[in-house]
Amino acid sequence: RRMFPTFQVKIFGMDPMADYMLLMDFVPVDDKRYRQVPHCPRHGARLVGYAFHSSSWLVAGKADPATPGRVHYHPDSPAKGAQWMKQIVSFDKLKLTNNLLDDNGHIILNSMHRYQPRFHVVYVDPRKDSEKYAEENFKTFVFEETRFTAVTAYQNHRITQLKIASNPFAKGFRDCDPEDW
Amino acid sequence: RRMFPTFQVKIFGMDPMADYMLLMDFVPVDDKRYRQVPHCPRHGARLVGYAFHSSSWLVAGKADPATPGRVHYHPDSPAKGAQWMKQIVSFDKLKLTNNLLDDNGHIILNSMHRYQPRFHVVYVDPRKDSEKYAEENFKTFVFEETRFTAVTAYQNHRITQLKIASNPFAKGFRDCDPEDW
DNA sequence: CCCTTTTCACCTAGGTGGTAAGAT
DNA sequence: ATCTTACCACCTAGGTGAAAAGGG
Repeated sequence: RRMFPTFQVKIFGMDPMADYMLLMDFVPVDDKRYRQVPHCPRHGARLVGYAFHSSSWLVAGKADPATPGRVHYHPDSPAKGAQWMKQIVSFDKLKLTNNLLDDNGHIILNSMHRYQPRFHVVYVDPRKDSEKYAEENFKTFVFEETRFTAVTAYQNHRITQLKIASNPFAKGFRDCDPEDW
Repeated sequence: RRMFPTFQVKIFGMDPMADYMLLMDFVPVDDKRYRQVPHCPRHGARLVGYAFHSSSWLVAGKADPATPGRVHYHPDSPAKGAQWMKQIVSFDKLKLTNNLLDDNGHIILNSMHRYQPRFHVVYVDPRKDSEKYAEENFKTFVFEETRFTAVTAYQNHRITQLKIASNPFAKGFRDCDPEDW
């Protein structure tokens, strides 16, 4: 599925005439596996069907084996600096999956693990021996506030409500105008 | 609205590593305005509502003033020759309008006039004085079988049926499987 | 019990010709 | 009478969380 909200950046300082590739990848934040806070029927209220729990996570142990470290190129790549800078760049085609055998080129993540999205800008070096300069021709940006825990089902009702309120495709689940929210 | 069927080309012979722009424009086939064959209620059957007529056109006089000669760049432009050649190039984002004040960048045509679509390949010359070589850096292709008469409403029931049978978005108007057609 | 998978109703977004009304 | 415009039901295509079913 698509990552929501979408990762978006506003870019400054490129050479307007040069070509750049823009891409994203995801790295584990730590070496842990998480689990939800236990549902304790003896002390809690009786819950039917799927039960939402607290907003915190417990460490469940060591991380599962790392997934293939795939990369997502922004589909407009390559493009001139002027093109990238003239409006906000949106990674809305990026999709996440937990399927290790995925052959759609989606980003593969382990559920119940924490990830840090990273954004990379690669300068397309016109020189013939450009491979030699690979190390100096890219720059990586990390925004820590974009960290998240990958899940197959939401663990926190407030996250669900936030998604329903802000994602236009979830309008069918709203019970009031998101402007009033 | 979109042009249907879509103009599609398979390209050979480009320099795989060079950049090209692909674009289309539309030129008048002649200097005439057309009109449908008259509906003659005295000799024909009585027709209720909209009446379809013969499959031929009558010349109604001299062409209306030419519309702004807009151009449609394939949205993947510019791209490498290798990219353009590896699959059929489809101009499915191209849209036609009769609105002279259109500000969506659509191709403006006069209704009831005949047009010839043209396909242009422009080599992006990396030399600094590339403007000097503009004349030798493009090639135009004309397929006469793609000529058509622009209309605001279909004049020929067989054209309508062909569109309904072949355009997936018109599936709601089909009364049998297009495979059986 | 905890998590994952599958299916679904319900949306967004936009491409069809039909149809009735409008314009000349 | 002929052509154009505006709106519509009905599609394609695909993004939502809910809910039920499945797995360990």
